[in-house]
Amino acid sequence: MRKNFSRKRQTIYAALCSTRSHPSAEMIYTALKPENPDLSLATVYRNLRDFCADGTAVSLGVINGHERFDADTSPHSHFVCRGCGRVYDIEEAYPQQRMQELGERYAYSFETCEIVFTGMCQECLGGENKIQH
Amino acid sequence: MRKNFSRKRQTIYAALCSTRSHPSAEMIYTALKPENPDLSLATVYRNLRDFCADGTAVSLGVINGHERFDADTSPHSHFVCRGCGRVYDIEEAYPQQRMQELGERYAYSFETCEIVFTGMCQECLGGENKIQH
DNA sequence: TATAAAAATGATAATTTTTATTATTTTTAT
DNA sequence: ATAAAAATAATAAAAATTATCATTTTTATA
Repeated sequence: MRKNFSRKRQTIYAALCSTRSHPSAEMIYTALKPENPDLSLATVYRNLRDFCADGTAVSLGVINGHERFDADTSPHSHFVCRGCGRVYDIEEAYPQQRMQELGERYAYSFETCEIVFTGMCQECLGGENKIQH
Repeated sequence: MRKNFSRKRQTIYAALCSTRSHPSAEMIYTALKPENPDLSLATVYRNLRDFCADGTAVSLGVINGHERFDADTSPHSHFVCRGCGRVYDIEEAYPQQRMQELGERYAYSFETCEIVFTGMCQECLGGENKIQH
């Protein structure tokens, strides 16, 4: 794991670790701002980028217009609900062996694989599809 | 397939069909502009969005800051080269049966699945890693 | 074919997300 | 304690996409 230097960086990393909501920069900023009035949005963006650059966290890419992040770097997939917009973990990753086969078939070097499912989550299937960002 | 109403829409759709580069709106605009000087970038954006809305095309999501599109709506995956940025087709989709199993396990309604691999393509592995957007 | 209504477009302004800049503050090393 | 290095806050700037609206094109119909 990364050496967390500054106080702010630790706070941001802790916030990312504390949730499974795969937050965006703004979601983290909004969550932390009340207790950290001297936090800047740019600092959140910068640290999230740094986390991804050194492998401390991963980016799920842009989902509904916002880049989403995950402190869980273990191999797993994601589900985006088109009802509420939430991003859920799916405990299944692309089979490593099959990726190796693809590498041979295409003569590319396959490094990462990100699987994103979409659909409706249990809650939204239930009834009231309250939009939530 | 969609009824292509206007001349411009047909031109944009033909351009999207003519390539396997999974172009962005700007790539299509740049390709068409010389022979269609009266084409507007906004029209390209609007039509691509319409194509995705009615299933004529699919969006691959934002890749390196640009939303990329594909006229091939059949189930397959994609490979993004981190050397040149090109997006390649991978002729393999997520097994339908496994998606059904996931649906039962999570009690979500799984509708779509997009798999994006990253790595280095054959050409970039070869030697000169000329950046290409 | 002529023509009126509807739809689509071009040009550009506006919006939105993310990044860059820079003076200041915090942290680290001594 | 203090100087150098690193990180931050505030905000300007950049970049991609969407909205607006007057004009043009297309469609439907007489």
